[in-house]
Amino acid sequence: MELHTDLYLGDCKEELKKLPANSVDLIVTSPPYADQRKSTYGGIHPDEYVKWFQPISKQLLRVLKPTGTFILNIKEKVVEGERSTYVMELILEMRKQGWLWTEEFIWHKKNSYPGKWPNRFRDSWERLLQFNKDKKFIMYQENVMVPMGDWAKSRLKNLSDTDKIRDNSKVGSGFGKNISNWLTRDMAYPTNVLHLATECNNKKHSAAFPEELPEWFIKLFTKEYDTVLDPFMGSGTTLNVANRMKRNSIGIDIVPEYYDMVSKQLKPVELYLLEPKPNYEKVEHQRRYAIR
Amino acid sequence: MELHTDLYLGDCKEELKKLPANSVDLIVTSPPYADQRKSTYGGIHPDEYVKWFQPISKQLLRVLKPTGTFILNIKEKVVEGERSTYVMELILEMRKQGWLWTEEFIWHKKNSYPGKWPNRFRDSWERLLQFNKDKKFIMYQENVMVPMGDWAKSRLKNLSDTDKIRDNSKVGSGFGKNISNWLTRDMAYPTNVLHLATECNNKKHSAAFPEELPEWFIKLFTKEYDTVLDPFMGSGTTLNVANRMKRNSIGIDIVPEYYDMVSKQLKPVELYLLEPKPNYEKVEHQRRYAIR
DNA sequence: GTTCCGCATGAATCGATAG
DNA sequence: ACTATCGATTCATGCGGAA
Repeated sequence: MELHTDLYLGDCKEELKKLPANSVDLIVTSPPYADQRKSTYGGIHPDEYVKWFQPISKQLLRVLKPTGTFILNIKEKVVEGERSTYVMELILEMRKQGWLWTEEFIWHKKNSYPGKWPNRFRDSWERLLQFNKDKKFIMYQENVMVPMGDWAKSRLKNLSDTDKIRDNSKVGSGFGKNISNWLTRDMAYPTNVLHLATECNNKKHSAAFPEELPEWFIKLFTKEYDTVLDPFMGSGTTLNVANRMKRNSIGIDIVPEYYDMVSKQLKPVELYLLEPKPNYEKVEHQRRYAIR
Repeated sequence: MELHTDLYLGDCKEELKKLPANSVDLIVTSPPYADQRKSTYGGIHPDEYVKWFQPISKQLLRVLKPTGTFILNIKEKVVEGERSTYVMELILEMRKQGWLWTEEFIWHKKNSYPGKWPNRFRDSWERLLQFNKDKKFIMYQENVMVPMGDWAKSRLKNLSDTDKIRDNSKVGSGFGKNISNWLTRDMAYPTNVLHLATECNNKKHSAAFPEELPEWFIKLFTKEYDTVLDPFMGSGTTLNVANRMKRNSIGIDIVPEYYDMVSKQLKPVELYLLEPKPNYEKVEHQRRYAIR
């Protein structure tokens, strides 16, 4: 099978109309956040944010499959000492459109922006809002299981003294069995909090979010050769990850520089995929390097 | 000085009217969450939640000092596959009342309840909504500083090699301050995510939140002999912590069993405080044990 | 080749200063 | 008065050069 990557240059409100209905398995995106400075290029004023996003979310609702999922990464800023309410108003508006607000994941940022203010701490989390068209959506939970590492450690630490002594007396037999039990059960289902660091090191493409983030949701909500859409692709983090994970992808951006950048990044991959494949491991290996 | 603890038995909507205006420095509470099962005792239906809470938040706005803070611990439940929207509607309604929604802290629960659902992961976070009457509220940030991460450790290690020598050569010239500056750098300001475990060790009362939680906010927003209010005191976690930290406290609950329980818990403390105090350390020591 | 250290860099926010 | 710009604050991260 062949992987498709379709890029569109333009306002996603319009470009999305070119896509067929019920054709996308997963939408992962991080739109520009509201900005009180009107002069900023592309900045949307908080008061106008819902009105601006409403026609876009309407198109997203149209193109998403009934079994698909929409993940929206967003966070309200502080305006005059108060948190803006446009995100809440957006959720209420999208429900009126027919979206189901099924879950709110939290992205707990390990390295948040520094700063000190008299009445506020550093903001180290963002919302990952999950929307669906239908209560019956597809979810591959077992694909995002995490090592039990920390959980098991704390459990072992919490064992009472008597338990530990008892275990020590069973050296060679019982304790060994216990250990093996822990080892076989080394994977656990995650929670709705993602504890990741931001990627702020690279020179050119300062990605809005780290690759782990779209990767996690792509694993959770799609299988190979499903279709992933990012209507605000920016530097193309979501698309790169989708390609690497063998998912078809669609990207839209209104900024020509981003469009060109992502086009160049993806070209080597696509060309390579059309060539005959010598063997699986080699392909996997080279693809990773081709994208990055 | 003497510590006061005032308990009220009754509906907080009415009991709060007995308190004078602008008299409370901090409100920390965890009201009953909305519950779709009408039969549950005390459960409020999601659709009626805002209407139910509105007169209470109006009274809280009245009793809070202009420099005070209101911390509301709440989380929407899942109803028919969707997250309820009553928390968002509550925030919007409280802003109409005159509250400022200044911040949303996240309580990231280290050990969330186990469980598995076909289309949902374990919910391991709750909202800690901060409301204020005025943009100028009191905050003692330095009281909640946390140890720095690994970066600081390596940094301090560097200092011991070169900068320490330099500082030592300047002893007596007033540059010794540098050393103390670096030593204070052991601690960093926290973020707006609180990563705490739930308390699962308690025998009788399943406290709504762990003691660390009210403790953190009491440290952050009050000084000794300030007044802390919990209009839904339940088993009295907030009041116990406030007492231990030498804050005056006010507790309200509609359930007689809770009222009695907290009365008994607090009695030994209050009696002791009325006795003559032999010396400071002893008082401190015995108070801690009297409460727990 | 490891390990260690220096450095730049973030979806930030406030208060002061300038137009 | 009201708005726009700017500097100060601050910490986790990973790269690249050095020991």
